[in-house]
Amino acid sequence: MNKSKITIEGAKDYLVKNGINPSYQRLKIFEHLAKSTSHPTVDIIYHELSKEIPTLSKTTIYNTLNLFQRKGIVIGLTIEDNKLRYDSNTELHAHFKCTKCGEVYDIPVEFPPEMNNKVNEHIVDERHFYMKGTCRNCTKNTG
Amino acid sequence: MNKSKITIEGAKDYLVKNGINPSYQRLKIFEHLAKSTSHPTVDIIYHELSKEIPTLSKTTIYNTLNLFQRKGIVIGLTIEDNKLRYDSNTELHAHFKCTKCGEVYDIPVEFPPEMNNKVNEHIVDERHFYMKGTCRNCTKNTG
DNA sequence: TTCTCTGCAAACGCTTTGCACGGAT
DNA sequence: ATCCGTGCAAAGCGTTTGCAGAGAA
Repeated sequence: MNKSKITIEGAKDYLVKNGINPSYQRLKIFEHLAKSTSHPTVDIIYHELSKEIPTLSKTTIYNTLNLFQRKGIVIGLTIEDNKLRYDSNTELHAHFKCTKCGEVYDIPVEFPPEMNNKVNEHIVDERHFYMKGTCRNCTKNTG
Repeated sequence: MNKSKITIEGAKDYLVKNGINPSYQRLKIFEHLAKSTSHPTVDIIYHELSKEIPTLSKTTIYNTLNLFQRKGIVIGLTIEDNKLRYDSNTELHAHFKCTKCGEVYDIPVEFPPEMNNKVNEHIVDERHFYMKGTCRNCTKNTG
């Protein structure tokens, strides 16, 4: 699945197709994730969507994102040790987190094909690759 | 620095060389990390070292590992979202975590040299690459 | 009615902080 | 006397769980 192919209009069908009852909250949460480029945390989603849905609770966001993960339509990113970020792009790619501004960027990478399924005799199910540093915007702004 | 070059005898000198006062607890914690192959969590270190040092507290382990990280002699691994693991091998390498037995293996990898310093105009300070799946031992044992 | 979704409140687990005691210089 | 390391207890914070009320079928 490619994030750019998920339109807001198609979000509802997309949830249904993946066996998810498209409630109002679930739809909003998925839409927010699909159009976000910054791989938001639960807290960010909560503060953002609370504007539209004042009754929204974090519990619902946690429930929903765990459901989405089980259904395979989002992946959880473990970049910080203490909080989870979420990405609706489930294709294999890397992430770059700017330690100055906190933004998380997608980075296209080609993984060596010989480690696609096995590495050192271990069977590989998931691959996670992320980098930290100073992003191009922050480099510009500080000279 | 290469983990295999750190002998237990040399640990004290190694701490001093890196500007760390080699107290008994710090020495024991570093030694444990240096000879461990499983990238232990604070909890694992605590239970292991408590046998030798019954008065040891987790606070001391947290304090010590944070100090070690600041001094650059260990790195924190964010593989699970909820707990930190520690590695005294500060050379660039990948990790494989077995979701069956929980063991974490070192994996030598060559990163594409073109992403050593910059990627998509972003300045890269840290690179983290880890995989999850079933390790060779668990594959054998379950057939 | 029955089943599912939502959301408050409490619990949980890892990590950090506050602080006092003890040892070394 | 001063400084630093240690460790108990409490706080902090992200996440999960228990549960009751609301809503859909």
